[in-house]
Amino acid sequence: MQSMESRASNNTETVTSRLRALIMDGTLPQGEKITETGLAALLHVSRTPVRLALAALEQEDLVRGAPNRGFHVRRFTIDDMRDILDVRATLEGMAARLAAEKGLTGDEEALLRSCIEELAALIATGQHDQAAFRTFSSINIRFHTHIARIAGNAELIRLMERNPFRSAPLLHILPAEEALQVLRESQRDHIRLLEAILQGQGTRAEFLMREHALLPLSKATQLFDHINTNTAMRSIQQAG
Amino acid sequence: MQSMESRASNNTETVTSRLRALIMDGTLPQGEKITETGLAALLHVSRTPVRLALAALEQEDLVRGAPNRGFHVRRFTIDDMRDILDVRATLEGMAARLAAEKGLTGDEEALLRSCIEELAALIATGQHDQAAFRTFSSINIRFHTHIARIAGNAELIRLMERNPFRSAPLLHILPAEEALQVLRESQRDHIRLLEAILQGQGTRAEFLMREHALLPLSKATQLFDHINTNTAMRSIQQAG
DNA sequence: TGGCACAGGATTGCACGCAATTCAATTGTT
DNA sequence: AACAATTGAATTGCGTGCAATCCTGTGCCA
Repeated sequence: MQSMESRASNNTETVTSRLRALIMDGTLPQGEKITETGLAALLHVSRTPVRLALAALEQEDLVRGAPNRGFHVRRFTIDDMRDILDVRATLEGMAARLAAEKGLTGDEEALLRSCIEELAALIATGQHDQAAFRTFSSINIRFHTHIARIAGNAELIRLMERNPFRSAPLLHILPAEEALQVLRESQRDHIRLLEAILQGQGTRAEFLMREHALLPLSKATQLFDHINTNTAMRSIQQAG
Repeated sequence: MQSMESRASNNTETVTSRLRALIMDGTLPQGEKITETGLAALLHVSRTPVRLALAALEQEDLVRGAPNRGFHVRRFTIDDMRDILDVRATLEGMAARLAAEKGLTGDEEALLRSCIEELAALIATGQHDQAAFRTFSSINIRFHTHIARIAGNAELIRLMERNPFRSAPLLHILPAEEALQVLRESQRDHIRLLEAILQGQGTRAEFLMREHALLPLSKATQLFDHINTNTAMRSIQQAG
């Protein structure tokens, strides 16, 4: 999962990464108009790599462009976020099903178990600060990406890597007690998931995973029904 | 569904379309090395739009490029095709589920019914030539894209439009009698699907659609277990 | 005063040139 | 004869200039 960002031998890739980062961390706010010249000046490169980067990010649907009228940062509405998470949940479910149908090797099982143990240890400490949530997020991502690997469907992995929201626990905007609750629920989901996968229960694994992936969404809408999109976006993406 | 290919005010988009077509219809065979200069000469444009088009098609995973070493047409193995169709089946299933959960308006129901009626009429004629299969394909695409529209998930539609295989009935390489059989099975699937959607049976619709989408794959593997990839690819994509 | 036409500025789209990297063939060495 | 090094051709990556397109603001006219 260290792909896509890591190697950057040529300039276009670095520009793409930097631009993606600028959008993701909110430096370039939603709806912001992007001019090739402006970005080129900002990043100290010529327009050529900027243009290529914009073309790439347009395919990822992070920026949108009209012919002869340039690009602007995509505006994520609440509906957009729900749609994206919905698709993600379905794909994650598919991964879980495939993993269950394929069966685990000893190594693969051990890796998943270690994620669960690490998370248990984290919960046991009772911490609920930023650092704890970041640790949780990284463990969580490891768990999920490993299941996707096990599923072994290259196209599936490709689509999941392109999905803007990786792990979206929304922990930052939740009250501390609620956040801890999310951790515990996630842990229970993970344990059940592993159980289902180990027993080869494909459909059960699929639906457990779907529900699990939708957890942040249900938590969020449950708490803030007419939440500010920008706040939600930022919280979600800082977690990734 | 006339998007993506139709409007081409600027040159880059036309080059992208033409290049995609060249790959899809096999003019550029799998694994073929692509040089910017060569393509530019072939299409009578400069390297700039070619470079942008290649970047776009790389995101679609139709061409693959190594840094400083240019691009080559992606090689589709049998496994690749199975993976892609598997993902497609899952996404189509999701669309059917959402459609069922959302419910149909009168117009939407009428449109789906008209597809079913047209297909019934086609089957009634008993024809099994190329023209008949093309008609079937177009009806089929209309049916499926309309369900995706009804589902109303923008991200889902986006991913489905990017999937290389739209409708893949493999009718060209099937014996006539087998092909007609596929038409009849498809028709039965469509009828059941509409029924499930009308009755709001989301899960049933989802799994019916999955099975339906995998039909060409099962037919193909059932007949040719170690089929030549190129032949299969061409057959699948000519149908789209 | 409101609307339309026009002009100026700005921005995109494309073509081309040059430097850097890569690949291949030839040459030299063991 | 086999292998390594080197040189040269080919190709990519990037910068920049120019024409076409689009937006904005101003002035004219009804």
